Amino acid sequence: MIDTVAHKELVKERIGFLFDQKLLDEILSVGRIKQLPPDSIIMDPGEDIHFIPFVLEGSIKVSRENRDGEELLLYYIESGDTCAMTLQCCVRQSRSEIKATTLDDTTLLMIPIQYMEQWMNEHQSWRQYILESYHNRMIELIETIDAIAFMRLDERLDKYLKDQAKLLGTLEIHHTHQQIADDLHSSRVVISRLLKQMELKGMIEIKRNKIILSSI
DNA sequence: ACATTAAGTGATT
DNA sequence: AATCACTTAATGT
Repeated sequence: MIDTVAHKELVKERIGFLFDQKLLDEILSVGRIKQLPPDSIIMDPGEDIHFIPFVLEGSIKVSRENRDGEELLLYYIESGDTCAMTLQCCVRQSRSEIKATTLDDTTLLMIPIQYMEQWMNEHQSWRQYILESYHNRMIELIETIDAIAFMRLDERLDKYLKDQAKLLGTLEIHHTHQQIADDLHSSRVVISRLLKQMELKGMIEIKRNKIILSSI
């Protein structure tokens, strides 16, 4: 149950326009608000899923992980959106296939999964929203596949930095070279060298734990 | 001052 | 483009 006025307002502001009043009331009565600091793990592969998270504020990074703990960034989820992977998992009563981490300070709306199916049948606005969300995720996934298959690593790195900057609304990226390498599934040495080249071209400025873009 | 962690570099595959 | 082995630089205790 969402009881504070501020939280109710936040939900209405971010996702309220998507649904009819009746559904919105239900969301407000069964949902929970969860606030998380940056780099919190929301979901890990193999975990049981009990809630569907909707991003109200902040953003989430969704990545695939192999059994050695190596990662590959799949896509980001921004305000007003949800994770199709999670939806699919809960319908099939399966476990998480992916890892989800917060990118910055994030506020989530958590909906217990038992309402999913019911709302799919009862509310066309819900059905539409879920399908739309699937679609968006699919497009982003294809974009990521394209990048992996067709772009050189230096182009991918450039895109990565710009995406990150857009998402967080700042030109300063607070990541180590190692973290970037993990996201792109490359190695730290390679990333360091590519960044060095970008710095020589005047595209970025390298500081410890920080990269400053000169433009988006 | 010392240890730890991030970043830089040359050589090799 | 990845990995190794090593150096240098920055930061915390």
